[in-house]
Amino acid sequence: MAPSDRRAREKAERHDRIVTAARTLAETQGWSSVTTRRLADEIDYTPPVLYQHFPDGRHGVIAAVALAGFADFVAVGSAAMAGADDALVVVVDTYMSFARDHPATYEAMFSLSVPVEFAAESTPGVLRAAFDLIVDAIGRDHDDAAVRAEILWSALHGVCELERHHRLDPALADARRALLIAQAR
Amino acid sequence: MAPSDRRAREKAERHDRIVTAARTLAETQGWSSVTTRRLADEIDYTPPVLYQHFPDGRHGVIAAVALAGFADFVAVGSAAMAGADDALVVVVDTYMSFARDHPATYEAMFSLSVPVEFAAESTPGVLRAAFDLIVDAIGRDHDDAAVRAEILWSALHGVCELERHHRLDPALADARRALLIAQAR
DNA sequence: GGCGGTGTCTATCGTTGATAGAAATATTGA
DNA sequence: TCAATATTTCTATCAACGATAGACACCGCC
Repeated sequence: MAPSDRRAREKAERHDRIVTAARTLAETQGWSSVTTRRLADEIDYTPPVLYQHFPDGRHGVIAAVALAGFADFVAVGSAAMAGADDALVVVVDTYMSFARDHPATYEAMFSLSVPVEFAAESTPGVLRAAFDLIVDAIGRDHDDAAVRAEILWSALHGVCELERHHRLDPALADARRALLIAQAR
Repeated sequence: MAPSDRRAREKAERHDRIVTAARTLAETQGWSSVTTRRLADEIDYTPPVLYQHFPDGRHGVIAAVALAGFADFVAVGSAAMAGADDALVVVVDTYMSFARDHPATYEAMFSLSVPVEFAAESTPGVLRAAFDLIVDAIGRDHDDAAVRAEILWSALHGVCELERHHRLDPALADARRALLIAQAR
């Protein structure tokens, strides 16, 4: 079964190359520059090959980038929270840094990809893990931890989105961070 | 100058028809269905006419819908706040109702249209007025009213966006509203 | 070495946003 | 009232998009 193993590996590698190319392209030139032809060029294949890996085409690629983004956030976030004395501060800073440093990936995670539902049976594990990170930061001892986590998440998301669209005063960034943390306690 | 007056009026009317058509179409079938050809059909003209009214083409139309949306929000919000005994509750409910009832317009206001900056010299009056509504709800007596308003706005926007993408638990909607209001005080 | 199956490419479809240049309409002067 | 002019509108088209059918080429197997 050696040949088919190699084929499976090659397919997985190409899958990753597509996702990586999409992510890099999106971060450098925006999602509007991520076209099926451009992606195919990037991996040295022709467009139809994309649809072998992502039957949903361009949307499928965006969704894959979104999932990869959630995985990255969980990895970075849980690493930062391990051994930190103030989990809330860490999660706030990690979240905002992630959104600022990878705006296109963040966009895929929240604005572009619509397929999955949260807080539902079908919610993928990575998404649950991401939300759990925020619940942990709030503290599971609160009986209303879920609601408080949702509100913190919403506030974080709102600040990131409004900042990204230049809707907030840059001079107040530090004050926003402080108030955000204070209100979550 | 009678003929040119009539022409100016007709032009303004057609401008409004385009914006209205875009808005209606977006609310009923989503922004992806709002194409230049479809808009032209809707107003019984051919595509080039659109570019006479909106040199930026489709983006210009979306921006116009966004501006109209802000104007509507200010109108609805200030009417609701006049004579209300709890301005904060009113602004929270008005905001969330607006986002829920006109999701496509809301999308244009915050996700699609990127041209304008807030909290800057060039910020259009309607956008300032919308933000002022939130500052009023916080209360101008606070010395940190601006920051608190920005955070409230962010939380509202975050909740609306995450709800729209089914990222929050529907069962917790009332609890979210209560906590949002409590934290803003 | 030839055969069957998998993988890849060429060529193309319909649609999109956008525009140049032709045609038609309206306005203004005599 | 009618011709000259200015303005408006349409026809025709461009390049690029997402997507796919069918032809071609390659690979592993007997």
